[in-house]
Amino acid sequence: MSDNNQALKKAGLKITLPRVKILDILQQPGNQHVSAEDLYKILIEQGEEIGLATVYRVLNQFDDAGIVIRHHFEGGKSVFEISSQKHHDHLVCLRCGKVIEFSDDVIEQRQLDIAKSHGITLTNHSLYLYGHCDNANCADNA
Amino acid sequence: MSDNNQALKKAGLKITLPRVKILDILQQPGNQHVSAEDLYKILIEQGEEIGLATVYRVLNQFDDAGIVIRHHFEGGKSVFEISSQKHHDHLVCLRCGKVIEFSDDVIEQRQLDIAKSHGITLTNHSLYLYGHCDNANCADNA
DNA sequence: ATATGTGCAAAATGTTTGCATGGTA
DNA sequence: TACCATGCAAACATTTTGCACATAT
Repeated sequence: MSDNNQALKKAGLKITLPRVKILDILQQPGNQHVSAEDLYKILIEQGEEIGLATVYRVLNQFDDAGIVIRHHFEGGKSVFEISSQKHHDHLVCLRCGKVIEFSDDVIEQRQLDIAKSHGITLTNHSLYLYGHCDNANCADNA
Repeated sequence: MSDNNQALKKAGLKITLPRVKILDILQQPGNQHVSAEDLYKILIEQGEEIGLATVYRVLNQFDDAGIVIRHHFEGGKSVFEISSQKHHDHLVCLRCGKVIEFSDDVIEQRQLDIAKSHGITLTNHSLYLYGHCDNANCADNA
């Protein structure tokens, strides 16, 4: 909790209840890749008095500060994820919705080379692999 | 033009003016990666009487039929592209909006290996590299 | 002739902003 | 105290839908 406050301070953001709560929720294991709406519902369920607009504002500030990463998914809405220290990409099972994080140095290097060869300086990228699990119980946690 | 009609028929779509016109525009070299709004404006400029809703409907039908591919770039709106036979990924300049298509066998192979090693059979993927041009005139065609 | 497609306007998202109030440093 | 943050409602932007009319086969 103290490190959270630290992170907020470093970003020049005051320590307020909405921000602390949101940061807290985003760090819980089950809440990787949540939308603003998801977050809002969780907060309401927890009895917090918060507005959806505040959730959006806080998420945007966190994005600017590099505290979260915004992903653009199919379906039009953005999902957010705590930006861990190590970059990673995503492998998504289209049947059960499972999300696996991975990181591959070969791909990373190749991306840099490709961008460079086209005269572009890379700032970021998004890579999603879509498929389906081989397990029989795949669809269970859909 | 005849092949276009063919493509429409194969998708079970009647040969109508809006669909033919839209397909036509999407095939012109300068119109890779256009949004629905872009398309609508082009059609209006050409003197067509068409509604924005029709553009959206036709693009969705084309997407379902595999005639176009829908991309979710940063910025919230979808852009569409004629689905060519050869797969490729995208390099996007965030300053001037230029889109470069590329394809890399090393990355493709690596993706397959990664998916397999996680017990997932890959069906498709999306890879976007974002950055900015090194050219001085980069921002000109923003 | 019949089923499908179209244009328009209204509705349905997802997200941002203006403003008065409330909380933090 | 001064400034930043919040909640609410209204505004916005993009995309979808309902309906009466028009068009393709």
